[in-house]
Amino acid sequence: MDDARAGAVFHALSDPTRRQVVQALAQHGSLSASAIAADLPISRQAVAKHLAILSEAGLATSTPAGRERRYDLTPAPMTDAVAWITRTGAAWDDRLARLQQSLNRP
Amino acid sequence: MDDARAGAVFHALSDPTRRQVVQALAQHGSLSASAIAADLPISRQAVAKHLAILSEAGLATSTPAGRERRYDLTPAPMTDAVAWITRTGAAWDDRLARLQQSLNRP
DNA sequence: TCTTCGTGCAACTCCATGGTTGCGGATGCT
DNA sequence: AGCATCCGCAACCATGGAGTTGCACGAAGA
Repeated sequence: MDDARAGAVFHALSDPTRRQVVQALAQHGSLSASAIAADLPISRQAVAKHLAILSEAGLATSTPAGRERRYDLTPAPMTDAVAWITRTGAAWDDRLARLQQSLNRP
Repeated sequence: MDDARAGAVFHALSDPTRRQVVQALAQHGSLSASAIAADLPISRQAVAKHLAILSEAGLATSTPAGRERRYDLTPAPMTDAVAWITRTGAAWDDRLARLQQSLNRP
């Protein structure tokens, strides 16, 4: 039942702002919430909420560095989302195969 | 910028009920909204709304069949979501490669 | 030490959305 | 024809979530 983890990833990536945060982390890495917010038209607290959601989905980890807190991307859980998609696609292909099989048998 | 299409897929798959609808379509295929709602604890109109969102993301197509309307899964746009994930992962790996390169150069 | 900067927490607003019920209109069955 | 379904549309409600502001606390530098 890793539908929950895949769902968390889907939910985390469903917001466009959150996707921008993920991409910022993917390109630069080890950014603070304020640093990310500097490149976005929203406040630091909004970014912090997004980072909390990303952390809850396992897509980001935070480490305190002095008086600021750095966030890093951990894209491993994205595998669960891809697995969900491929699994569903496989089920669909199976259904298609069964349909084709029943068509070949008049 | 197919971030929009990937975003639509992420949004479509972010809801657990919608994922159940997708899985029902993946397994049986060509189901009506009422048939899907029969296996879920929600009303037919709620399922219809979910199907509308799935259609908007390109994940489902509907064809009128007599007095009912059949829905089929079209998992092609899921490729965009997977592409977004792999692209982001690739950027993250690049960042890691750069970090490692800068570490090897004291 | 005092100031400054960055963070975390809490309260608040506002809109999107998942869900409902209640219709009227097509379509198929007897 | 008449009835039973199945659908689509609209109105409505409640909750969640994205975003803001305000404030208090801890760490760095003057």
